[in-house]
Amino acid sequence: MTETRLDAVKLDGAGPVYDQIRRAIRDLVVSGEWPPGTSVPPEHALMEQLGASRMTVHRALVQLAREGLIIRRRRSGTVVATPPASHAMLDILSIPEEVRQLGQAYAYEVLARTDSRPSPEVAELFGLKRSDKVAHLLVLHRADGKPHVLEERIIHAAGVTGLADEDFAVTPPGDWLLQHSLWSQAEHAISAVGAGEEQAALLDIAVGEPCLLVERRTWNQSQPVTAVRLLYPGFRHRFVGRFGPYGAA
Amino acid sequence: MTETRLDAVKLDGAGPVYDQIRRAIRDLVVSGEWPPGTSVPPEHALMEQLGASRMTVHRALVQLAREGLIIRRRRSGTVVATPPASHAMLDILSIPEEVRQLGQAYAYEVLARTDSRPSPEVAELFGLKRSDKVAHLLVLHRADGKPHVLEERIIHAAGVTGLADEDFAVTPPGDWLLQHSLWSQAEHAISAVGAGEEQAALLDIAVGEPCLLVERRTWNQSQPVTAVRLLYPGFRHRFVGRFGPYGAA
DNA sequence: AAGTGTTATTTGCATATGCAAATAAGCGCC
DNA sequence: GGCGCTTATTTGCATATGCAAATAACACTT
Repeated sequence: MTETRLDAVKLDGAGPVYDQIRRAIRDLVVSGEWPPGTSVPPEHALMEQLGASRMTVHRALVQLAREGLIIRRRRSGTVVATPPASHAMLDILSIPEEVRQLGQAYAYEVLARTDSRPSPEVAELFGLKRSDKVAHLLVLHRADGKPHVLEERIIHAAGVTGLADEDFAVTPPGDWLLQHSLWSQAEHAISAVGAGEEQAALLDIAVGEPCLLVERRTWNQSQPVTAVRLLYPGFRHRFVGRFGPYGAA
Repeated sequence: MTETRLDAVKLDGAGPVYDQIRRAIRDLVVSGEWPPGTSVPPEHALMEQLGASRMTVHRALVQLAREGLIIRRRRSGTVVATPPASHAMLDILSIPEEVRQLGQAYAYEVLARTDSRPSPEVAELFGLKRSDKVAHLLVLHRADGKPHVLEERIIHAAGVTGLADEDFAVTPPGDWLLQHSLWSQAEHAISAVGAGEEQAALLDIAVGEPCLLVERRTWNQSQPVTAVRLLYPGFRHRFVGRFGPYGAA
């Protein structure tokens, strides 16, 4: 789709040529300089511009394709791939999808939203300055009408565009962010906690009921983007994964 | 180390040659026919035996090496790799290691062991016949003296050798199994539950205290090997993982 | 025995060449 | 316009060749 400036691909002279090419292109992709959909120059052009043989360029591109960064098709050429939505077993990025895959009807409601400065705890947790603007959200997701998961989210306004104008009436924040922000790093933690009073009321469970707590923080180039705490009633929830000794299946 | 019979490598004629070679060797490795340490024939030999060019053989081997199935070194040749112990964030296979990485002293005790037939529930859970022999184990792992995790394990006697003679006095069952059994598939699930009466007593927590429950089942070529339930007191536990949009970091 | 240098084996990398397969784009024809 | 044919572009695959780098094995010296 988009054009690419050929001279953006620069080798650094370190290590094998094919790997230099691979890294150079990978960096352009992960840095966002070549966003998804960007068309990568054909092997021919790269070959000339880089002074390498086609097979060498080919090798780099084939490897990037195997890693999922680019998609190659004969005659159409090579384009930057849109990152796969989901990854490992815990990489549940879209709650609507998660619910629908269980064969249940999905719904959600935004219970509260405040746009302000971060509280000291939030700033601490997330490495923010007190002067940064953040949005605070409390969202309840429902499956077949019943409370499914309680989402508490902080969004760093500087990391995304159009946050102020979005009211999350049609798209829950998690899904909206996938489309309106970039991320390069994420971290999540899983633990078990008892439901607090307020939480129990919202989730329609007993106080102290064991819940699975998933906390995820996301950055883009070391800039905080969002942090979220997902509280799942434990008794009706499990995260399942399958794998083999040589990798996920 | 071990010799390899060259004629074990057989192509199936489906798809690109380099991929046939890759799959052929991969199958030999994952099936256990070429156990870790086995030396893979040099490119030269494979090239002759398969009637392919060296570069084609090379391509297959390089890819297998990248996937971690084999290890290649100049002059020494290529050997089958020993599978990496740990994989994704949840793939905590060795509890001793897990504890030591937290900088705490590790200890464990086998609280109970019974060798018998599976109960109906166990047979169900694990797809066993009532006539199969299984060992039942209850193990408490401690970190710095304090209860760390409660392990309840079932081992299918047919899947491992030397089970009857092992008393798990020096090595906890999880680690022992890593050395005495093969596995090709695993599945695990995470959920949150409240501690039962017995469990709470053993873990030295209150009844109903939220705990993280990790259940893992392991097979070898669709033969059950072991199933384990790990109960972690939730408040002092979190599983953490880091990753990027294009894979784990 | 211990170090020292040499050689042979094996993998790693890059290139050039040729053909095959997929398919987007263009063309001509109704 | 829509349909079918041809063509040009781009990637996919396999081969042959040559050299470089690492290093195990061996021979040699002290």
